[in-house]
Amino acid sequence: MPIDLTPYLEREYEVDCDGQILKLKPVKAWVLAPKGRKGVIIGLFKCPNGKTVRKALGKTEQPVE
DNA sequence: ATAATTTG
DNA sequence: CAAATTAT
Repeated sequence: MPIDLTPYLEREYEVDCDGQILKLKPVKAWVLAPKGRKGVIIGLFKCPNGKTVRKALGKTEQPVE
């Protein structure tokens, strides 16, 4: 069973949009981890200025396939 | 270097 | 097709 990403999608994060820190919810989130190693949860944010920003939302505890 | 994913 | 994202 993969990691549940919905809690990450519902929470807001401070992202740097054009030098301004805005609290946004990620459009999408996924696990970024090499095989057999720990990794991070990446969130994809869309700023009002049209820029796209990726930020780490958290880290994966242990390798889960 | 490696992983997934989207945008420029 | 390359950049960017972060921790191992």
